[in-house]
Amino acid sequence: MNPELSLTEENYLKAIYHLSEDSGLDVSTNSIADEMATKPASVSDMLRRLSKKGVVHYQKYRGVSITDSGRKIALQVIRKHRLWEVFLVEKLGFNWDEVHDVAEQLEHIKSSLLTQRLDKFLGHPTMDPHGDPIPDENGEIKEAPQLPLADLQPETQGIVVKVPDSDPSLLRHLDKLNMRLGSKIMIHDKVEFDNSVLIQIDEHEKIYLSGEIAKTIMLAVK
Amino acid sequence: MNPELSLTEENYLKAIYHLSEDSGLDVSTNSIADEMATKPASVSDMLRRLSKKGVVHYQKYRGVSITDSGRKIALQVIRKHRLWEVFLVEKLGFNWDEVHDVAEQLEHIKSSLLTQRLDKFLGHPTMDPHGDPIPDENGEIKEAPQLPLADLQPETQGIVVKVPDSDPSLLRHLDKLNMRLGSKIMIHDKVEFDNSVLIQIDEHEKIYLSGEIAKTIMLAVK
DNA sequence: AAATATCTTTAGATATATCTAAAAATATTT
DNA sequence: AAATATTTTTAGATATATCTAAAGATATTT
Repeated sequence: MNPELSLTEENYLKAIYHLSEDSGLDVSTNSIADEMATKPASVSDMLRRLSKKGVVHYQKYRGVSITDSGRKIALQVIRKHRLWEVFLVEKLGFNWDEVHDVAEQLEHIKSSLLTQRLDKFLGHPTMDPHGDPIPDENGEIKEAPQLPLADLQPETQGIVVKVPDSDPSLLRHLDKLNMRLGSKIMIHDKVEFDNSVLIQIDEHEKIYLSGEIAKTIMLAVK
Repeated sequence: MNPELSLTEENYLKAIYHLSEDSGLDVSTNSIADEMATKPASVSDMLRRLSKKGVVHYQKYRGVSITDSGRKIALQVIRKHRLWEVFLVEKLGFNWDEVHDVAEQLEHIKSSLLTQRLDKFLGHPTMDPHGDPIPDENGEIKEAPQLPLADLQPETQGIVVKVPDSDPSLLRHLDKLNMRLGSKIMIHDKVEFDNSVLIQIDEHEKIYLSGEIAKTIMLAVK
């Protein structure tokens, strides 16, 4: 069976998971200390403990990697975090940038029944309000396909996961339209003549967006 | 402003609140130790701390009472506990005997926005699934007049508004008898010998209920 | 009011989770 | 490969939250 982890241990494990996902390499003590806003000495202590519990593979001075058992636990925590984010945004009307701190607390609630029921209540979502995938009960992640807004068919929807970061004037324009990372976009119509699209951004008014811009906006779909 | 309390401190404060509500007197170290399933020595330590934070009034060897500031905090925790219970039962389809442990965790989530939004989402409920009143944002409680089933006279009737929320085996038993919040109870007879009562629950068969259980069931009487 | 019983506190331990400062190991530069 | 820099660990402190055992205070009984 998986070991019981304290809240702190869960947070360390999550940090190690994210860092090794990003780099693909063993994770250093210092990088964990940065991520956790703590000191390397504290990290060393914790790594010995996590290693004893079998959730990480740790060699002194050589860095740390996550074990299968550890990955499973980390993914369960991430699953709960993202399910709660969906709940906060979809059901309680939070903005997507207000949910993180609350979800950081809710993700540690221990009740597999709760997670199961919450998942069902939310309609088994596969994506959180930032477009990140929600691992299933077994820790499987199905990465949502990302497409340019321009390629989506009418009556489908997606979440903005990438906008070109090179053009300040475009960013200002998008901001004025209330389109930002995490915005939920519903495509209502495509205009053949100029490839512009009729879209609704979150709960705002429908607007037309030029095909030129629509080509640069990446959406995570389903 | 109210002091920040740790999860443990919140739980002690809640226990002290409940104990002093029940007895009306100053609360003893031993009774808190029982309630918290810990040792009196630990309670003494905690009382000094809570006192220093101004949430209880404490005199060595003389027991403890809750201050206005402490009561406010306790009532906020109780408010959150009961709102979450409503959520679990009404929205996630939990049985009312499955919610206590999860609500014990959820009640400590710190976000006044969350509490506000949850309250609104649930339609501003005034009672939890066990019939206990939900304090409002200001800690006001509106209590309905209640009597133990055991105290009612034969040929009178009432509505179940409260059952103890701490004993899952009792809750399961009552559920099997079809007795739940809102059930209409008619008292047909009282047996002097053992204080058991002959009752009819809604439109079900008449049954005998032990005096022990009858003492714990609170009814709203016309 | 003395003896006894009960309740409460204090003192001293243990375990967690952190820190700083110093030591040790590893990596980089010259 | 020696010197230097960086990273990591260890050792020793501090604060919380608990415990047991012993001492002290209060309450009850005779």
